[in-house]
Amino acid sequence: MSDPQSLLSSSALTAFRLNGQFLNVADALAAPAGLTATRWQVLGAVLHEPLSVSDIARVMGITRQSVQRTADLLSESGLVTYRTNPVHRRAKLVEITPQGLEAVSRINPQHAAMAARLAEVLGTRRWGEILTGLDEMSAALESLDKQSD
Amino acid sequence: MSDPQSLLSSSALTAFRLNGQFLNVADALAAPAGLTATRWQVLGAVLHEPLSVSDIARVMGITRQSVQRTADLLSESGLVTYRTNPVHRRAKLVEITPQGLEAVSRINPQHAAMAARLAEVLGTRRWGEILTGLDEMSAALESLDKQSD
DNA sequence: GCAACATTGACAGTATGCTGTCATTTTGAC
DNA sequence: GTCAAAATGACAGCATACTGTCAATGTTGC
Repeated sequence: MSDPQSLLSSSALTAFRLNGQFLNVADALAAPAGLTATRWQVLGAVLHEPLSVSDIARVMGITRQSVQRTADLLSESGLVTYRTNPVHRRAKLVEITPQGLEAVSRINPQHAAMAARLAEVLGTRRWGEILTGLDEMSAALESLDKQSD
Repeated sequence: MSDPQSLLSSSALTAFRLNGQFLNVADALAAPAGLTATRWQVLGAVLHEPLSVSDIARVMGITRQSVQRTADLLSESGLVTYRTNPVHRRAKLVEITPQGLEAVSRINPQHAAMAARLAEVLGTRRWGEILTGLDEMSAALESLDKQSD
């Protein structure tokens, strides 16, 4: 069962499953702060510096249309504001507000606690190795994508 | 950057990204056969034996409602049929049809080719190690989930 | 400078996941 | 056997991703 075709199928199925599991974890952590996993992720992207919607999309690896929707919702809730961009009139900057910062900081303790529990199961060292593997696989997929341009 | 909290954030973000990448690959492979990634996956689940919608959901790790919708669409296209279940009057069995089998077999060559390309980049041995890591991480998340019941 | 090209935001439509609820059917405890 | 609990299917509603298209704005080659 270690022929490439089986490896590809198993890798994809496990990646799909991991996605669901991490989404559940993130939603569970973000919910008490009135956030969803996606909104938390977008807030995290602009935590240290304002970015345009398209910038955020590139960082997250999803389409700018999806980010736009989330950013609009965050803006309605007052967790981010749109700021005029000095170098690009059309591409406004998404900036986190004090309320946005407060929401993120409310999540942090639970986030740390969950991380500690997972570290206990996997071991920090092993966890780091696994993460390296995830990155390798993502880079490999990326390289195949570029190749087909 | 190898404290548990950073590891959790990075792992989640990479898992989200991997999910998107594998989805793209699967969609690209399935599209020429007139399928989407999800429909291909459901067909794969009933390739060797008919299963009920709830069975398929458990195998895929998603809700039965999502599978139901996909199965209904596959049924409309004639790629699966619902068969009466001798041991459960309500839970009909999803059975792949000859057209369904044909669609899956149209994908196989491209699937094998993509797997070979990825194996070239990662190496079969390393790929196997990474997959083991993915499974470990998924099992760890699963164990935390059970723990909180 | 200007024309072609790329990027961005806005809008519309679709796919797939989720939750919640209800009626039906099956299972299991007694 | 009976009745409560669990599983299942059906339906409705929502969140988040995708694609495609258009107009406005920036960028670049000449």
